[in-house]
Amino acid sequence: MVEIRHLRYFIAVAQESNFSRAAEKLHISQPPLSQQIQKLEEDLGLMLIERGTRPVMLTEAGKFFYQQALGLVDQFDQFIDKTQKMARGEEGALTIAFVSSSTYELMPGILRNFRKLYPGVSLNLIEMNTPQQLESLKNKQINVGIGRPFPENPEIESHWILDESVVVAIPSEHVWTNKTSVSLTDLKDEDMINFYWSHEPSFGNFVMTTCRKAGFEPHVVQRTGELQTALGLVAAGIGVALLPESVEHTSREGVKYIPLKTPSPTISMVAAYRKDDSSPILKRFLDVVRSGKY
Amino acid sequence: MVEIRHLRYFIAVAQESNFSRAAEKLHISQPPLSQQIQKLEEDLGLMLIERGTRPVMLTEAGKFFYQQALGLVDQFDQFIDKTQKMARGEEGALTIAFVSSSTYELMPGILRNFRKLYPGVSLNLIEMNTPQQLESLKNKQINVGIGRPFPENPEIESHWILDESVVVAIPSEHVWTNKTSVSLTDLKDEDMINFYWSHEPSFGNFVMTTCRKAGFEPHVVQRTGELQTALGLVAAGIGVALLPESVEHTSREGVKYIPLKTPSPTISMVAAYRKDDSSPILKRFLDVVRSGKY
DNA sequence: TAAAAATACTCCATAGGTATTTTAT
DNA sequence: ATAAAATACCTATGGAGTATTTTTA
Repeated sequence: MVEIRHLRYFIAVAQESNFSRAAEKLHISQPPLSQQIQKLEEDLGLMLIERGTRPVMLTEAGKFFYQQALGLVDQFDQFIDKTQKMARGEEGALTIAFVSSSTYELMPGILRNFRKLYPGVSLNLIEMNTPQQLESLKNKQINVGIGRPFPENPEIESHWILDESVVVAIPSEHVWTNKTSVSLTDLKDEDMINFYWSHEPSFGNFVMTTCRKAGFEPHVVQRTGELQTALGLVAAGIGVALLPESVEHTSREGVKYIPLKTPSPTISMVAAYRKDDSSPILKRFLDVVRSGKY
Repeated sequence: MVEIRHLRYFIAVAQESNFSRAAEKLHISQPPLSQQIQKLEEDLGLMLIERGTRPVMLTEAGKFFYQQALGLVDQFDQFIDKTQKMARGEEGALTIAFVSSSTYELMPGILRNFRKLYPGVSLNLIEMNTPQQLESLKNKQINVGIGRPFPENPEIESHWILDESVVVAIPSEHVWTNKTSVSLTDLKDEDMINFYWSHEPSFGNFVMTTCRKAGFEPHVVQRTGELQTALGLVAAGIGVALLPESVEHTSREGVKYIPLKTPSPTISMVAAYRKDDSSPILKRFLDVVRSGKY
């Protein structure tokens, strides 16, 4: 049976036009090389090399065989290499969804680290809130979602990334405008802006439970789906909002951020993925997420 | 080292989802198959098959490997097959030149036989007189020429195909019109049409030497380069012409063919080719020419 | 005559076989 | 309990090595 080895040997002989030099190049001795070429010719049932001439010449069939064999061996090697790269997660594609609040520091940091380690992987990035991420994971439209914690789910696994503290966003003309910090209980008489559960269930819920734990029922005057809209409502003086501290990276006209007195409550960011997704690229991505400080 | 064998084995396992059945299909026993797959995985440094499940499942890398391996093995086998076909002359191309007088029976016969045996070979056919054929052979524009004999040439070999007798073409109103045959010597008082040596040296020469051997100098009133033109001149009553009998296949208004009394002189048809042309297709073509009766 | 390919033989690595155990339904 | 894969062990084909003998330029 003809094997890749025979093609490699023949290519070496064809390139060197000399069995001895070819054998050296292949790190074998000359006699076995002669034998393997003879075996190849026998298996094919035809002569590839013009015998009784020096230097070695190829027959017509030999020339054709050489041309084709070159390409085939190259394809073979690339195929092996690509399989290994794929398995190591160094090649392929990954579709990542992320919530807007991760765009300031977290996503850039993760992407920078991942790109450095795996430049061969092409990344598709889509902004999505957490419920949409869960849906898209189930539909296999994304491989991983960077978002807020969510209830236990049989199909979806999640991996903790970081805890961030919350800050209070107030209108610039608010009486607290010169305070360096406020405590949670100070919020009990304030008009508050919160989120639709359908859009930001985790954060919306966080605001409610945090206030209740502090001993009061928040006075929610307006709900919104988007973080940027919430900031707009604050700027308009509609009320104050509890927001993850990462929003501080957007300074907005008419809005001031005031930290909460320690110990500030925190809200997590997680990476969510399908339990049955065995893609090695996903594993490499989670490794990066796990190893980094964000 | 990964060999084609490993790919074949893996493909069988992937297709059967079962080592035992795959081994049977490969005509080996099950344990060596398990071992070869293990060796393959070890060489690649990755798992292709999900262990501890039945039926056997492929890993992500395994699925990729399977897809690619299928194509590669297929290419490999086709490549071997094509090399063998090429070497046997069953595939490739052949350029054939032929003189017009071969178009009635000889060429159709040869082509029919060759096409039947080697349907994979594409044939390029060009009509050419014998001197042009020799020139084109030297320029490697054609592989073989079907034409008349020519003087010894260091580069060109030729192979006898057939001898054909000659007939006399006369105008319909000629006094011989009711004769069933004429003898060569009857031509000594006739106006004769012959060929330019530049176009048909062999046949032109044949006419001259044949007449001289019969004991007279032919009275040539007109020369031409083409057989069809010669027939036109005969029809116009300019003279009579000695022509190869194959022209009888074209019946022409105003022309009658009268055979020569036996023993009729004959003129050969040959296949000419370059001595250094080692193309196996040419060899197969010459085999066909040699074996046929035309 | 000198360099290179082909033989002759020896060795051993490994593909493949048989018998058996382990494992997953 | 049963069928299938893995393991253990053996055999033998054949790939590769060394020594030597043809070749041909």
